[in-house]
Amino acid sequence: MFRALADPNRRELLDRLHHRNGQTLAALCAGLAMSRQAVTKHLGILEGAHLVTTRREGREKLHFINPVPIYAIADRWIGKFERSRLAALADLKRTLEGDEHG
Amino acid sequence: MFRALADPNRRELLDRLHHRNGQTLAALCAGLAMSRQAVTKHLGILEGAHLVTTRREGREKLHFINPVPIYAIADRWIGKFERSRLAALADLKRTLEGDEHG
DNA sequence: TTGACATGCAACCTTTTGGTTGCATAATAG
DNA sequence: CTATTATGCAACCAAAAGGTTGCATGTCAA
Repeated sequence: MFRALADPNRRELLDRLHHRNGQTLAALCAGLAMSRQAVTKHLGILEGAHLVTTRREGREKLHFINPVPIYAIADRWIGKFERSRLAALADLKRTLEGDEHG
Repeated sequence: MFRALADPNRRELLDRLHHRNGQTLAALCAGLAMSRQAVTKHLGILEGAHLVTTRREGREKLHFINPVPIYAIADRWIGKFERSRLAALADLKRTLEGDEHG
């Protein structure tokens, strides 16, 4: 999954999906300095990493972001290196932000 | 930084540094199916991504892990996609694990 | 100084990655 | 059916990543 996130173009695609979920391939291509096929490949890699899921809608293919793997990885890596320190930070942060997790 | 974490060997090196911090290059090489120079390159990339810092100690170079960028990135990406949902999850998880964050 | 140890630098090679072009297939519009 | 739109597949290409070998530099021990 780190490999999938390693490319700026793929992160851009995730950004776009985050901005508006369920976009078609053509929509995701718009404005990118890249061919449609290149975008297809990137989306394929993101899908392979379970960061994006798709649904066929007639002749269109809709793409949806899936944040779960990001959480899983972050949990593992943060947990590994920073569990307690970070928990305290996150705790503090939520407190400062109004304790909206209840 | 995602690029730096994208390689399994580099993650292995971080694992080793997490297990025992401040190791020399030679120590980090031990048992890896890789030449010393390959490890040097990987450590250089990790250092470039600020995931590892070094200190010269005579003829040895000690390597130290730096978890801050991992936290920064995780914060940005998790915050971006899952801030509130994740806070709830993490909270639940800590609760289930015995609420050891206090 | 000499020898051994620890690391640094540079050239070179192979595989993977990211990208392109061209053609094929599938579905909607007329 | 035909034309158009939306996507899929495959071959091909250039650049980058990962790795190796060989040699250079710097440090400690005797």
